[in-house]
Amino acid sequence: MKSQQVLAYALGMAERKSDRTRAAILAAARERFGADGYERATIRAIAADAAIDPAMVMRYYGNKEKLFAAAAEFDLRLPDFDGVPREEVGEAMVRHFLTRWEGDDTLRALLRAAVTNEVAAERMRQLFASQLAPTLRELAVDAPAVRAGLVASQALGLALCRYILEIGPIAKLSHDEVVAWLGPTLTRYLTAPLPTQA
Amino acid sequence: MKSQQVLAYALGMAERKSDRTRAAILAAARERFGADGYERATIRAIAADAAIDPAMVMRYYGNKEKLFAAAAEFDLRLPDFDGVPREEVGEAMVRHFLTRWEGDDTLRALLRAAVTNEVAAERMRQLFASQLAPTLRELAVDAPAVRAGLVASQALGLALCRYILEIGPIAKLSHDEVVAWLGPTLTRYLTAPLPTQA
DNA sequence: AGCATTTATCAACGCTTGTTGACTTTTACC
DNA sequence: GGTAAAAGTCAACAAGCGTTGATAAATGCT
Repeated sequence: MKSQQVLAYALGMAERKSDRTRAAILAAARERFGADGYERATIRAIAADAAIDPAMVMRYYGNKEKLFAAAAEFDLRLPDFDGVPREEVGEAMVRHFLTRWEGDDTLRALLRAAVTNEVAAERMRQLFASQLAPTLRELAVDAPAVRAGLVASQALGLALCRYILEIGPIAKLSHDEVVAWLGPTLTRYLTAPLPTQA
Repeated sequence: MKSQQVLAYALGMAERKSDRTRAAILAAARERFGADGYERATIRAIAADAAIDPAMVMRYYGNKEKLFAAAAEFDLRLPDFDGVPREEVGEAMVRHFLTRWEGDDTLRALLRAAVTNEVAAERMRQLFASQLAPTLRELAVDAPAVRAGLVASQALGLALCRYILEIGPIAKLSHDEVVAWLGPTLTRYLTAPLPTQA
């Protein structure tokens, strides 16, 4: 690499031509992984979508597993719920999840892959363990891991039925209807006292 | 086929040797589809599990898709909830789901496959449309399709987190704990008035 | 213009997959 | 025992996969 080029890049003054290719690959990968799952999404198809040669994918991402790892990078971007009344936390959370799911293909890709790919499953587990549970800890409730799991079960169940399986009655619900139905559920999972054990 | 043999089979007096093989294939198929999903479960692996030749699978089931169709045949066996108080319907349903999920590998196979295979997804949709919604119709509530969808979203979400992703906090819950948490949710989905539309 | 580095292309590899057809063994009846 | 049907074995196929290495084109600096 030439010295002036290096300097320019270090100062963030330019972008390489290859950056466009990398981004195109990543976008195509997310789309394919999201639509087809890990094993049916082929590198050849991803490359075709990005209008490049399959060898470029290997050049930039090493192998399929690493490509998926890059494509499945995701931040839930959970906001602070400090200003939200305790009885409405669930509603706010459902609303946030809906926009986050529909914003890009990453979560769909992650979920579809996680069902048949162990690496993706581990990623999914860590997503909730490292992003959801800590937020609940801030909300000062007990057993944050269990509550995070319960929230995940309903949130992922909704996503599964709505975006993956496309079960008619669920897929057709408006955002407001989903919030009205699932909000109280999440609120209860977040704030209700732990059930007395048998 | 010889005439006496035919007579014996027609009278249900005997079973062919091939019936054992067919059953072994089906059991192995359910296990593999449940553990690996549709595309990663290979006919060769299924045949190896059943200790037979891969060609036998084709002989008895035609092709992979038909094998899956046979392996994914499932009856939810929902009981009548007539004798159950309206506030406890959810609990009873959750308990039933738990035992049904853990009873055999079929549901796990169906769910894992449905995420990446359109035929399996359609099967899953019909499972709920033809077995869950009608039961709700008997319970005399309105909008049975939507309520069935909501129940499905929480039931499948639980199954996903507990049996597929194996998210620790959810997988470790006892039956009673799951019932205590999810029961009221399902009860509300089944009996609460529809939310007022915006 | 000349040259070195980056970017892209191409053809091929080794492997696994679903599936097939020819062949052999076992079974059950006359 | 002989024989026809059923059950099982074997080797091979065409296709698709991830991946690789040699090679060509494009780029940007001196």
